[in-house]
Amino acid sequence: MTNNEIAKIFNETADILEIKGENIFRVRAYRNAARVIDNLIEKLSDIVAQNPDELNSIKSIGKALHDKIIEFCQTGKIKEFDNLKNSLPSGLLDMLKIQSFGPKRVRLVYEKLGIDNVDKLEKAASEGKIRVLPGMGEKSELKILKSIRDFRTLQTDRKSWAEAEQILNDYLNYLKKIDGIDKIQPAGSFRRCRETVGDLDILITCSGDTEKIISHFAEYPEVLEILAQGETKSSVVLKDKIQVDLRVVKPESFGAAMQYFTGSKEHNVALRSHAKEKNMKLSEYGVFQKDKSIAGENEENVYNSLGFDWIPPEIRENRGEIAMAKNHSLPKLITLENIKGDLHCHSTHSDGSATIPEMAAAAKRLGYEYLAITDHSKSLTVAHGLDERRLLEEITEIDVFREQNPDFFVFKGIEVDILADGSLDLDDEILSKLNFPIAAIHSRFGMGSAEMTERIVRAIKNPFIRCVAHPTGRLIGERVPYEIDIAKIIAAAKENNVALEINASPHRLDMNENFTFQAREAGVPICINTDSHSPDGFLAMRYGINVARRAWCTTENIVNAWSLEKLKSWLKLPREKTEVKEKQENMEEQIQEELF
DNA sequence: GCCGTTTTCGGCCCGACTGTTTTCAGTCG
Ligand SMILES: Nc1nc2c(ncn2[C@H]2C[C@H](O)[C@@H](COP(=O)(O)OP(=O)(O)OP(=O)(O)O)O2)c(=O)[nH]1
Ligand SMILES: [Mg+2]
Ligand SMILES: [Mg+2]
Ligand SMILES: [Zn+2]
Repeated sequence: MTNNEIAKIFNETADILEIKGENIFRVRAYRNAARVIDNLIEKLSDIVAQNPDELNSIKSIGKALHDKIIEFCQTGKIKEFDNLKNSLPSGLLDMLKIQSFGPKRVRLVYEKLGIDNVDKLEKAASEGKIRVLPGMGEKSELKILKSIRDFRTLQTDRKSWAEAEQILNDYLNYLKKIDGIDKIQPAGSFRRCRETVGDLDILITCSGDTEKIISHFAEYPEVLEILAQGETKSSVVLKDKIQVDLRVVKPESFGAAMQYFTGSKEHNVALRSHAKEKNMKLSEYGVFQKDKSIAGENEENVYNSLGFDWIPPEIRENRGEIAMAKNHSLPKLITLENIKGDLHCHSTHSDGSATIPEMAAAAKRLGYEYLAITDHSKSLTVAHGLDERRLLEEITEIDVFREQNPDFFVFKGIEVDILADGSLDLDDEILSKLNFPIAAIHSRFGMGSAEMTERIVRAIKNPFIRCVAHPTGRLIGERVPYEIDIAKIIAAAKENNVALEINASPHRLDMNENFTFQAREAGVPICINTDSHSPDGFLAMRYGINVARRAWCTTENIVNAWSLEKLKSWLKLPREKTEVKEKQENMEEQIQEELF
């Protein structure tokens, strides 16, 4: 039983209670708890089994939900939830997904007309049977029919941040063509750099006529449908099947509007509550103290006027950042400019398209000081993985390169395959001749969690491995992460002083933000690597930076933000080993000598 | 249902758009 199962139950409970007309704050409590549980990395079932008291320290979980979690972990179900679910037709929950059709209307048509699924609602609306209900009319029926068509044709997954960026930039370029715009900025989950975005949110400031700007927004040729169009905001759906929300405010409200429109919603609610406690009011128009505006134009001033440091958008998730902003203890988040090298890339020796000198030159152009060449190992035949002989050739080539390029350091690496039993594709003798071997799984993804975890932990314990690449193996939209015990992987990495990778390739982003958050909290060193197979691949670094920032990482946490000197001394640290300790001791002298 | 250096009870963010209404409820951001 996973956390996500419990979160889903709480979300569904909230939906059912809301349809039943329950107190909205009780409904919200379920949704808050669901969200907190979804963000939790430790498994609730483990907590319940090992240390149930720990449940009490989880925010938004009180006595009632605490008991429900225990019940679910012990019996596999929650009686009250089952009863609730049986008390309503399940089709009502589908109806909630229809735009502009919420819990009140679901209840209305169910009670008055016996409508309990989307098909029946569509039929009733097309037969003019909805207009007789209080608050409903002819236009409502048309809107329902349109929304149901959208529900059937436009339902899509959230888009990746990288894909959304393309769509956004095209739209921004179009919008900028009109006169009268003061500032134009992306907001919402895109500005917070979430891995995926549900829609795009754009803020515009203008001192004059907002109507012209909003019409221009709605007349974009890529617009499929206009959902709403008023004097300060509009929403459209694009042919790409993504919604775009526009908000327009006066320049003096730019900062407050950015704060509002960037969110997250939970962050906003918490921040506004703090304002209220101080007898102030925060809205998208500004910070107000007895109806007088005391901040608004500048976002930093908005935070400062409420007694908080400015908070980077990436961490505005109400995960404790507001308290830290109050006592000036926010982390100084890693930036792209802090990155000094890339510790996972490929050359023509395996499946890369560029030579080692070409890759190094590209890294140098980015201002990097070092690079690790980590080609594939022999068992990955499709990628022309290196056997011992070819790896020795590569090592020799790097030696020559080093002599010719004293101002740039190339680490001798390998992305060695972790075989099914956790042993490595190359033996220790050849690994000892390298200075940045990383390990990764490229085969047998289907094994169970316990076995897979043991497999990776065994690789971590190898004394020559410095990093585990793409630790969960997911390919976004293609392959789900393999089952592993994340807590155990983190503990092993910490104990053995092995780094875990944020693979920055937009198809991977692995570790993801929650895994990274937990790894950072445990003090595990983290690499942000692009896994480049060509010089252009290095440009993906910024996607990995997004993940790291959202996980609260600073330069201290990120191995490839360290200076070459610091990185080298970290690599020389003695490592506690169990399985292979004796072997390591024998080879210790050799390692120290040959490391660089 | 959760939560507490002003509280263990009484709050819980604030505002825009739509369609219906004659002053506002519902939905959404
Ligand atoms: N104060 C307040 N702000 C909200 C509320 N709902 C949304 N917002 C703000 C914060 C959001 O980040 C922003 C944009 O709303 P969205 O629904 O697009 O959410 P967001 O972009 O965060 O996530 P998404 O990826 O689109 O699902 O509007 C709310 O109920 N109250
Ligand atoms: Mg959004
Ligand atoms: Mg939005
Ligand atoms: Zn690779």
